[in-house]
Amino acid sequence: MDDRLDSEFYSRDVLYVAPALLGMKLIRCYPAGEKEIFIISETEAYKGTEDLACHASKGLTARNRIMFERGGHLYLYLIYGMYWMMNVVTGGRDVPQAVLIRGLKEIYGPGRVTRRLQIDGSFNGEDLLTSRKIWIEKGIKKTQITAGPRIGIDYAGEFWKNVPWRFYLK
DNA sequence: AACACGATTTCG
DNA sequence: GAAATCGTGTTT
Repeated sequence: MDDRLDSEFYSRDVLYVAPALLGMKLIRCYPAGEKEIFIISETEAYKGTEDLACHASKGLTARNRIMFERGGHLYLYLIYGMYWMMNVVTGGRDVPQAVLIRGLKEIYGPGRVTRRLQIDGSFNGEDLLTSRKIWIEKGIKKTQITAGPRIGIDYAGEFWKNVPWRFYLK
């Protein structure tokens, strides 16, 4: 097999997993078999039904149902009619949390990440524990981690808009 | 059935 | 600064 991260890791709280993913290796294996390795450099945490910026704040819907699965699944959704956002679900079943992969080394922006890695809605529900197309492995030595407010969520209100749940490497 | 809008990116 | 572009959630 490979050295992919296990179920125990993804089952932890999103506020542990989001910063922990920084520096880790995202492995993408394309249909023809070629493999690419990227270093995760920017993430954001979306936590549960209280977090007004989280899609789960209004409960279970057709779109966000994967967020209610156990940690380790991918949650993909389309934004602005043209960009796919890739999220790693965390926590246990019926604990709706996810980490948005905002950036990789040399790839800045969540929409650019999915476009570059050829990831779309067909990856919604993909299981990082068993997938042959994509998974994550322990990565490089941790460098300095910075935290700040999340991007593009002005609609969530003063408190949730300012919570420092965006994490990135220098 | 109709409408409003978004966890963004790109162009002028 | 503003357009592009469409699935989803909400309202009618």
